[in-house]
Amino acid sequence: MSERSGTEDLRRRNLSAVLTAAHRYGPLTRATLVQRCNLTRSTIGALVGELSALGLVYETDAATVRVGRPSPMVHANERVVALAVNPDVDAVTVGVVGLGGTVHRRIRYNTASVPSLDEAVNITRAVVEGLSVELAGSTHVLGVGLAVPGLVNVDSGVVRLAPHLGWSEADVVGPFRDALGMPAVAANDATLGTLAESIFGAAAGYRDALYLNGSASGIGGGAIVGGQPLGGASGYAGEFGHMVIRPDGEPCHCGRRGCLETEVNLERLLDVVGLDHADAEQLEDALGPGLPFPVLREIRRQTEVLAIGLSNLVNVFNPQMIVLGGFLGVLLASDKERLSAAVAAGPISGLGTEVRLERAALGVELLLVGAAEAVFTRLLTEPRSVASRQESGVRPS
Amino acid sequence: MSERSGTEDLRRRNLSAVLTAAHRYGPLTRATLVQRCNLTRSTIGALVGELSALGLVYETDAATVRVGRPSPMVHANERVVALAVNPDVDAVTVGVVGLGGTVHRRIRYNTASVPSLDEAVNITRAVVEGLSVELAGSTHVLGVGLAVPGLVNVDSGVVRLAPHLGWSEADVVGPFRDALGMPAVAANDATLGTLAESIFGAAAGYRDALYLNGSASGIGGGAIVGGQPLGGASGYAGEFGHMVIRPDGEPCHCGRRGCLETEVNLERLLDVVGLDHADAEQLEDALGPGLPFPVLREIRRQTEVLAIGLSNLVNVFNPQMIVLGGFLGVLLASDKERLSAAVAAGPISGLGTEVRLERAALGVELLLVGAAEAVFTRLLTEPRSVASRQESGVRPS
DNA sequence: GTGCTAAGTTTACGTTCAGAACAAATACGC
DNA sequence: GCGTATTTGTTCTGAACGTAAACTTAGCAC
Repeated sequence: MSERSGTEDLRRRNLSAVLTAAHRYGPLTRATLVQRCNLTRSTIGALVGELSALGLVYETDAATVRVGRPSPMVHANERVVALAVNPDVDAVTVGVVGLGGTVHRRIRYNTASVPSLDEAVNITRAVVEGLSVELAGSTHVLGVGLAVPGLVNVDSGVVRLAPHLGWSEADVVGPFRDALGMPAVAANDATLGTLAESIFGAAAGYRDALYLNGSASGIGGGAIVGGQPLGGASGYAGEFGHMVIRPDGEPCHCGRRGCLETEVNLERLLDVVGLDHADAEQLEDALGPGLPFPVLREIRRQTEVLAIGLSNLVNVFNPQMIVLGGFLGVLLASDKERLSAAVAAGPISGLGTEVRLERAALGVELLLVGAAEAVFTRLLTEPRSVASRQESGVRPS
Repeated sequence: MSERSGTEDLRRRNLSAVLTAAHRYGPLTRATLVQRCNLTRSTIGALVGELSALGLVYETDAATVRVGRPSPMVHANERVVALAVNPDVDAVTVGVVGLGGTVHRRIRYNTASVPSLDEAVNITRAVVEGLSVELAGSTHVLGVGLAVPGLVNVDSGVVRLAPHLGWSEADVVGPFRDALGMPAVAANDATLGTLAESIFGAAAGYRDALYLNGSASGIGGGAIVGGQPLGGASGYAGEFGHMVIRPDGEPCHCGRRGCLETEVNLERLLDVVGLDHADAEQLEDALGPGLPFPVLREIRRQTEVLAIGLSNLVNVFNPQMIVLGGFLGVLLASDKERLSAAVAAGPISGLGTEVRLERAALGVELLLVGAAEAVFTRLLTEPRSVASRQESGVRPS
């Protein structure tokens, strides 16, 4: 109701549509933009011109060979960048991500122990200072996005609880903003992973999708509802790992029993395979053909419990597809038929048969892309907001 | 991306904002509209003028007594109506609902047996014919909305399965459209109930809310996500009743075991109270103080299982509030402390403490309001779409 | 080289909203 | 009862924006 209006709001929308198209769907010809945005050639020309003047896009010669006047390619300017930070139990990963989703740099800083908030800030500041030359080549550094493994209030930027980091009731946005001298946004890591997969990954193009990620810390996820990420009242939505599946099951650190993540669990999987916790990456190799029975049994058990959880979520969300990442992706790969069949059969009235199960497409860049995307959001909806820091729209090589 | 643009799209948005405000928030002064819609007096004047010419709103003299020029009240024209139909196992209920949410008429036609689709259509046609005089006084009859207790594909208007009605894979929109000679839309009853409660009921004003309704047929519900109803890929979202809570529990008619609606169940409640199934309405009276232990135990058991289900949903959606209707509302009323405490404690990290539990505010009119709302949706987003059937904007009494 | 085709560019025009100036309608103070 | 302050509706002008049509450009095909 209280949305802006006026004729320049229309311009904002159209600038947003063009920039978002260039960002999400890669370099596009102007002619394609005309179709995609449902605007005339003249308007697209004006919009691209303005975005170009703002330094947000640049044009290159046409690539296609075709009859008729060539239509230049419109690129999102990858020199407009966001910083992305992912503090984790054993490392702080910092990335530089350009508009268009390109990860220019990814620096993983291993820590001897679980980093405190101060340490995470200091590490980030040090890494970013090391990148200063590189960042000087960027047209804009829009801000920093934080992917935090825990409950993050996206409005206030306060971490309510990040159990594995030991952070609680801590303002994370403030310290990073002050240390780096740029706007900061924070959100739950799995929520940002959902965002990344829905834009550049396996869920690209789907308007109703779910993402679940399994790691040593448990199971997190997120939902895309009508093309928009599900945030909830404060950004805490998507805690699929604490869906109770068996009220009389194993106790969970959350205080309840039989949560999805106590039943479907990386640790248990590594145990039966005989791997150390540090070898999570090798899990997939260890799950080749000809597995001993106890391993098969555990995979089967976890697959079946996971299917119950997914079926519940299908009943709740009626999604078009579900993306599985981390060891849940390994589970899917190791016995896709079983999981697919169980998810097809679980939800009521065969609703599950219409759901596609896909493995996550983005790898180590997932959280960096997602965190950067959270920073880009404002620019994408209000391209003119960058005007204050306007520079010449230098076109890269 | 493929949204329309152009300057008259802006007008559409603003007309929609004004009409929606009048519809949802009752009669408003023009001055209030200026604030709510963030538009100038001149623009609001033009918009109200156009809506008035379209017959969608009318103005009356100012009601408030205050310094300054009086600002006229803008009313959504309640003579612009939608028909609403709710076929159920023992009756077909037909309603006439005006813009603004007023239920002008509600006619419950009891059936001897479960009505077939043809019977439901014929009953509706007969009832509507009987209302012809009344409807002739309406400026517009926009269409008919169908609240169906089952899985409804909202895009195609096909009922995939309505177990209690025995309908399956049946196009319901077509027959109603043809029989009544007006546009028809169909959706799941609980989804429409969610819509109604979120606009005119207990969830009004909340952008992230859940609704769960319990009846003899089971538990259904819906979600409001960011102010918008959650539909899912095909409109099947919100089947909360078939969330598996105990995989080794009682078998459910859906084929699985331990679904929420097999554990939290009206029939079991009536059994311990000693009431017949037909007496569901008297359930609340029977649950006064001083209940025998077996009744208390069953109430407690169902409350605790319900709390698990609600906690799961809080983890998933992070809603601001949850609305409970039907016998779930009775459960809430009978032991609000227990349920509130359990929902506060269930979700991770005290997320539940921020969730309000409310009983549904709309009574017998719930589904009629919701079904009508589904019809109004198009008019509210595109007020000019009514132009073809334009008439004089007669103002009621 | 000529013609065809697709697309960028320019221009005239219509729609829409904001803002300012003005008019209207009411309460309040005297 | 009258003037003033206040609030809001109304009218008019100007600016922003997108569309449509005419024109121009650039490449392919023959």
